[in-house]
Amino acid sequence: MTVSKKYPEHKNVELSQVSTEILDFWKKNSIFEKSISSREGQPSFTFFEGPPSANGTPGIHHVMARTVKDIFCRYKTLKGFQVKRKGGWDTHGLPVELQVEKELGITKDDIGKKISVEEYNQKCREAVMKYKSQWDDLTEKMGYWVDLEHPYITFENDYIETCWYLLKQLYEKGLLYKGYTIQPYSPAAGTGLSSHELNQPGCYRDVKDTTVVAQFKAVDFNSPQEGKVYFLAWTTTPWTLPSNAALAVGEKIEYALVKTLNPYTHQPVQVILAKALLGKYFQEKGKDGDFDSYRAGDKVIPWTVVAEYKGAELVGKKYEQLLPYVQPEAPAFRVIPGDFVSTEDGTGIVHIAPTFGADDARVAKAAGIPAILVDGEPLVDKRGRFLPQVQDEVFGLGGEFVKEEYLSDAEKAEALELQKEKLAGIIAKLDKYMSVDERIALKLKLGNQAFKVEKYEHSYPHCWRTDKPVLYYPLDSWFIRTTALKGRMSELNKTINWKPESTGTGRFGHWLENLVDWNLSRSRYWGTPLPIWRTEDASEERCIGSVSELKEEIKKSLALLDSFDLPAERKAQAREYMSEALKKGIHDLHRPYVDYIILVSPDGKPMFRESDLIDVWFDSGAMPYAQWHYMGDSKALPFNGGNTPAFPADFISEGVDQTRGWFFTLHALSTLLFDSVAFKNVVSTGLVLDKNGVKMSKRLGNVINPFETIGQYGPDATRWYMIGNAPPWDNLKFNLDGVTEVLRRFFGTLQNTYSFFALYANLDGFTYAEKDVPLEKRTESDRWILSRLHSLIQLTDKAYADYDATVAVRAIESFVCDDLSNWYVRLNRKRFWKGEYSSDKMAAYQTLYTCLETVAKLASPVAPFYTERLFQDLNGVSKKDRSASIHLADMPVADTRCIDTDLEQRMAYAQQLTSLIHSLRKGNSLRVRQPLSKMLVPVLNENFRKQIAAVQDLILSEVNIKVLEFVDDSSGILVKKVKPNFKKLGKEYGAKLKEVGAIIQAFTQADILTLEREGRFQTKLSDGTPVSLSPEDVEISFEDIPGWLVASAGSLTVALDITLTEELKQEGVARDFVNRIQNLRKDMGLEVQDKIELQVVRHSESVSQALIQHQAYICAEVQALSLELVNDSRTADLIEMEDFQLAVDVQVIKTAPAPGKKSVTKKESSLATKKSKAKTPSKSKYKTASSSQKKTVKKATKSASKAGSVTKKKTEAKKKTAVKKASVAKKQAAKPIKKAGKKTQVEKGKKKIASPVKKKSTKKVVAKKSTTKKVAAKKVRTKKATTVKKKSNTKTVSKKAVARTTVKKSTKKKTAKKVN
RNA sequence: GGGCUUGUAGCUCAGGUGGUUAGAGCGCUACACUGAUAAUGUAGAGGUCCGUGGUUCGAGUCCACGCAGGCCCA
Repeated sequence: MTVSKKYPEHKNVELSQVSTEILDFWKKNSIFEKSISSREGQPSFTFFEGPPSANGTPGIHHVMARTVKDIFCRYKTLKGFQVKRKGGWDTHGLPVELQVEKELGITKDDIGKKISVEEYNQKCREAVMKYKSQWDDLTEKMGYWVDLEHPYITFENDYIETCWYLLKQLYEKGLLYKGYTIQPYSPAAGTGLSSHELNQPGCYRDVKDTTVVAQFKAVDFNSPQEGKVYFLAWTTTPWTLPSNAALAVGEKIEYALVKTLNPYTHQPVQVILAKALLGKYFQEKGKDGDFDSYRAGDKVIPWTVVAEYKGAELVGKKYEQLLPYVQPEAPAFRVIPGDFVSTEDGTGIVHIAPTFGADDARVAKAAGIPAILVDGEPLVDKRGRFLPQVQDEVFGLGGEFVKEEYLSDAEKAEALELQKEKLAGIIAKLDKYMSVDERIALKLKLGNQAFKVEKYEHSYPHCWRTDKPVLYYPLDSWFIRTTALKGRMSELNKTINWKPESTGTGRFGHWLENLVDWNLSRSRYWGTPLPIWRTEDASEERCIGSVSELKEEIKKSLALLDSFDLPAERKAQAREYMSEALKKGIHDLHRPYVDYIILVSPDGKPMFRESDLIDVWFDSGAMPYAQWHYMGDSKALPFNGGNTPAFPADFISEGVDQTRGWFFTLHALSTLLFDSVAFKNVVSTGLVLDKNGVKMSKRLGNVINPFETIGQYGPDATRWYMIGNAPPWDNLKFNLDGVTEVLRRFFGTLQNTYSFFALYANLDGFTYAEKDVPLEKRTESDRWILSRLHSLIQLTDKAYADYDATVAVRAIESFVCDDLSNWYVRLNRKRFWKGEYSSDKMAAYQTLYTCLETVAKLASPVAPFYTERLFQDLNGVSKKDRSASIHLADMPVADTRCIDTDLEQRMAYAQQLTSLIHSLRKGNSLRVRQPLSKMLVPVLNENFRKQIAAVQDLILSEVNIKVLEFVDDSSGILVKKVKPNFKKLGKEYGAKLKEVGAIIQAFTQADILTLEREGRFQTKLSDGTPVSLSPEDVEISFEDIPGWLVASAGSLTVALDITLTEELKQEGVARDFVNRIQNLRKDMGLEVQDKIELQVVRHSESVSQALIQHQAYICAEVQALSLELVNDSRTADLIEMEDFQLAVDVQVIKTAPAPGKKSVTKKESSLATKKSKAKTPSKSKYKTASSSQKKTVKKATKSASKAGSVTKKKTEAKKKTAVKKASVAKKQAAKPIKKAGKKTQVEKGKKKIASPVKKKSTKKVVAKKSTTKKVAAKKVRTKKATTVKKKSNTKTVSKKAVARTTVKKSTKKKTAKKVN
């Protein structure tokens, strides 16, 4: 940035523009690179970037996630760490494939047919980076610092090679195995279906199935009543009942044991089912009915509840196998807990067939229940037929299709003949094929094993290719045995600092406790291939861990290739590819190439690659190692070129939806491979919803475009809003109004404060060249704001260190708005613009400078752009910090010597007292301009008195009161009251507190005095318990003081003397007068240095007195060379005072800086130039780019249309002449006007703006508008505008624009009335 | 159905370890200030702290059971 001795004074600040400029600055000066290189040799802070996928466009939630990442990396940099952050791209996986399929208009089946795998994967490779430029653009624009030049990309060979390396490590540890999992499977098509395929429209169809509520006979069930006990379980797939191995109950669900009769066999039974579902199976009429009188066939079956159990009590109960065709290999047939059990339908007890349900398999495994298998195979084969072992003498089953739909009509007819024969003894005339389900149901009915059989319509998935029902079926897959280290993962998880904690202990912790093995297999094309080669009989296999290892194996295999018993074509393909690979290297580890490779087993048999790809989540979980192409080497951990291992990460952050995604895969792999956590601190961010709390979706059209938002409001405001509004782990209701508010409130205030500083610092030539004014020589308020500042440093540093940026942001915001701007600057304004360049003034500049610069640094992690600008603006002049950028600087360090809690306390008193007095004044219609003589502050102790005394000047000037007096007991006018200190007394007296409280409340003044003087008050409770109270046991405050206006807040009380002496009144008049003249000057468009002469037409004696008395004061304030009382004036303006009017003639004196004037004048004149510069029409404060543009445009057109061809180069002199003329041209005779009567405040307020002067000024407005834009703009923001707006009742969005348009009219109207 | 999470003013949010008058910003109403000025300040109105029970002298805060929203599973 340019070297200058002046602080830049920005006419208008648009954050979006600032950000582009700063971006440019960073680029030109390689600031990001320097932020890393300049920390060489420092301790490193390791950050892992979770790779996004660039096949979709980035959304506003990505801004959120990346802001969080960025903040802490920047913060740690400021704290002196070296923070390398490598960007990355997630490139594999189903979404990419689906997108390509859609674009090409093909399906998975077409791959390898209509399009070669080679071509297909090429398409995927192209598609996956489709939006990379958009992502890079967003990254840059939002100010997310990450290395985009050298990102890791998961499809690159090196990356895949590391994945292979890791897989081999797992393989060698015995943690990689082939097993089965229950998946949707289409027997008709002979293929498994992905969940995506099942979600195709039309897959789920309503079908009517035979369902059975089966009776499972309990073993050794201790019922309070005699008789057999059965568990009732419902199934819509009776064909799975021979595979039943367990029953699942919900542990929290309540169950009932019911005595009743089986509806089919009428045998007495006791059945167990969920209490909530009793009504579904039993009629109310039969409740506690008479069992003896029941006869077979009676409609109402008697029943009675014998006992009740919680699900947990039933767990472990045993029962007899329902259909004992095949025996389990280990003990089974127990009741087990099932987290998925509900009481929505069925019986609240779920039949578990571990081979045919995913839940079933899971809970069975967890409970140690074996599956029912024959030689390791499920009871139904891959074509959908029962194994021969499932053979029933009467009902058949063995070798039959379990679903009717799998049979052709001819097959059904054939089967019917057989059934007629076999079922002759049961069904006389069978005329229709009976499905497997129906026959099983029938068998159970007859055997007293079914409680209810019915047709039931429900939705069931069908294969989209064959239209036949899908079965859930065990299919082969490769797994990582995560369960082996489940305990260790939980243990390590406890050492991770989770933000928020609940995500770690709750969501993630519970998930780890219920972990199942990680299914790695995916039958797709675009992804990391599983590097395992197997012989066809699966007897031998080899896991490949690197490219070089693969090459070695290829060499061996090439030698033996000819001997393999394989088609010549296949061998030729293998030979060609493998020889090529040896010669030129392996160019691509993806399919189809890896599949060309045939390896040889130690026994000399050919081995083929297992066709699976691995889960993309493995890719991202491998990122800590693969991003550096870690291959074990000689190092135990991956390094990133530095001296310390780049593992584990100190910090990561992603959306909470990654809990079971990236967070898990990172954690699992690091635990399995390195027995370590992968990250020490993690912030899981919440969702970004629209402003109504609805998820953003393209369909609803409530999506926020991040580019537009950043472009319009700037990245800083967007980031600040996102972090400050709510903690990032809560969901964020993203409301653009909130961003506007941040813009205005925080950035606007900060910029205003800087502008204020720059304006005067430039005039005084303050460059911070002088030595620091020692703390003890600074004013009370200087030391106060510095104390607050250092408290702020402490707080923000702690918050950042704790990964809680929200706390930091809120504290900074409150400091800037409340402490710095609204209190410090407001109180100290005059120190900046009055007087010589003294040590006191220097102290003020230094203090304000320090605050601004420190705040910039503290806020820089969150708002990197604007704070850079602020830093450059300040530091460009002072050169106090040698860093070239704020992001290369050091985090401010709190100096505890600056922190003075007493001082902070008394300033708080000052603020409270001020507020109380304002409130009193307001309540009594005493404007602040009216000085008052005295205020009283009751004091309890010497310390309090000292505290207040230290800030009393400040209070007095703030509230315009002459004297502050303390009152204590000796004054005799104080009446005290006491309140029990419940917190303290509660601990001591507990239940007796009420009585003690009553005693205290009944204290007399004498009692209070006793307590205060003797430090103790003794009494007894009604039950004789002695009570000894100390002053700390009560809180003392004051009653109202008779004859005074009193207000209090907490223990603070203040009394106000509102008697107005003639003297005070006159001073009030003088101040009012100054105020009116200042307004007039402004209306006339005078600059600060313009001098005037005043002639006031005599009013009452007291007014004349007031003006004469305070003549010096008035003249100084309003830049008047003279103030003269005259008897009459033909050219005077009428001004509205509080309750009367004055006629005043204002003569403007030409402003050539008079020779011999003292330097102050000179300065003031240059100040005025500054000011006038600042008042150019586009003096927009913080506004959105568009709104400010709009406004500027609007103004321009407006003034252009009115101004015609008049250029804005009209001279100041001309302008003033215009004023003068208007003033002279005024024909109003000046006459003191008697007040018409008592006016209300409101009237007064309105009146004030309606003086004839305004009429003139209105004319002037027109005149000026035709001359310059500048004046027009100035005009527009006079008090009138606001007041008229209010009056016109244009509510809410009427905005100033509307008000402005009404200004002229209503003023005129008002004026006219007045004049008449 | 389960796990986690949220519920405080019209809106967005604060409210260590329980303490008797529940706060802020925005918005609204009114007023003030007028050399930071399209800025700012002050005041006012606005609360069943989601509900019901419980523990306690005392519950927005602790416990239980619900209700409603969200996320992730099933």
